[in-house]
Amino acid sequence: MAENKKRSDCPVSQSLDIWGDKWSLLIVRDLMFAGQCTYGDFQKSDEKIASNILASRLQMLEESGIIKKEPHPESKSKVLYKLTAKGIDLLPLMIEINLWADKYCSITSERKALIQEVKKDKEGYIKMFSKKLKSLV
Amino acid sequence: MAENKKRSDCPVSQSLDIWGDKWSLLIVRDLMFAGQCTYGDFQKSDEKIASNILASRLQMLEESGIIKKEPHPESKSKVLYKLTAKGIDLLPLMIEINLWADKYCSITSERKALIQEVKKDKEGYIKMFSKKLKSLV
DNA sequence: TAAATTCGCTTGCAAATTGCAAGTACAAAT
DNA sequence: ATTTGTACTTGCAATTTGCAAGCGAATTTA
Repeated sequence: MAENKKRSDCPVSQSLDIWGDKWSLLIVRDLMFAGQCTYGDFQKSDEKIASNILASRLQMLEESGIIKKEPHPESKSKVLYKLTAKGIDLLPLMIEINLWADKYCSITSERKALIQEVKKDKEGYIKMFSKKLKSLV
Repeated sequence: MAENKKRSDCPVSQSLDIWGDKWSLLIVRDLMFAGQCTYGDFQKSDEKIASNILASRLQMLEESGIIKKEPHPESKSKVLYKLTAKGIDLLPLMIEINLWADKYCSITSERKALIQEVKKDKEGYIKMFSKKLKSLV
C-alpha cells in the first residue's frame, strides 16, 4: 500500500516513486481538467479504476502533497479533492505527455483540439492554465 | 508480461499504458544519458532492476517502438540498445520530470548542475540534446 | 418519520505482477 | 581446455492489482 522507499537519488527515479504507476497521473489529469473532483467523479472516468486502488492512490497523492482533501461545501457526505501547488506544477509534464501521445497514439478529436491550442503557444498556455488552476486552490 | 490493452482513448492513459510503470522511464533515462547501453549497463544503474523485469521491459519498449536492439560492433555476445526517434521524443517529458523533481525532491548536485543548464534555455537545450541523440540513431 | 439511496470508502479473495536467486547457452578471454 | 562475461530464462515466494460485495454515515424520497 505504501510506496515509501526511495530506490535511488535520481530525480527521475524519485519522481516515479511518487506518481510513477498506472493510475496516479490519471487522477491528476482528472483534477486538472475538472479543477476539483469527488471520489465518485474519479470513478466515473473512462478507465474504470477499482475502488480500493483509487482509495490507496488518493491517500498516497495526499501524503506526498500533490492533492488535498476538503469538505464539500454543499454536503457533509461528500469530499472534494483538489490539486495543491505541487500538483499544479505537474502541468508542464502533463502537457508534454499529451504532445507525445498526439504524435504517437490515436487521440480523440476532442482532445486533439486542445492539443492544437497548446502547440500554438506552449509557454503561454501553461501559464494561463496554471493560473486558472491556482485560482481554485 | 504484455501490457497490450488500452484502458481508454485518453492520450495520457494510452501513454501510461506504454511506459507508465516504475521502470520503463528509467531505462529511457539511461539511454538518454549514455546514448546507448548494453543489458549489463542497465543492470549497473543505482536502482538495481531485477533481471527478469529488465528483460520484459526492454521487450515491451522495443515492441512499442521506443527502443531498438542492435548487434554490438565489437562483440557477438553483446547487444546494443538505442532510442528510436519515438524514444528521443520523450526528451521534453524527461526534462519536465527533472524540473519538477528539482523543485520537490532532493537531488544530487551532479544532476542539479545539468538542470541549471536546462533552466537557462529550455527549448534550446532540448533542441541541442535531441539533435545529439538523433545523431547516434 | 421510515425506507431507500447516495457517498466514500473497506474487506475478502483470486489473479497478475514483481522481486529474488539461481541457472542456461553462447561468446570471448586465459 | 577452462574459466569468465554476456544476455537472458526459470522457479518460486511475496507483493500488488482487480473484482465484487459490504458497510456506516449522510441525504433524499415516500
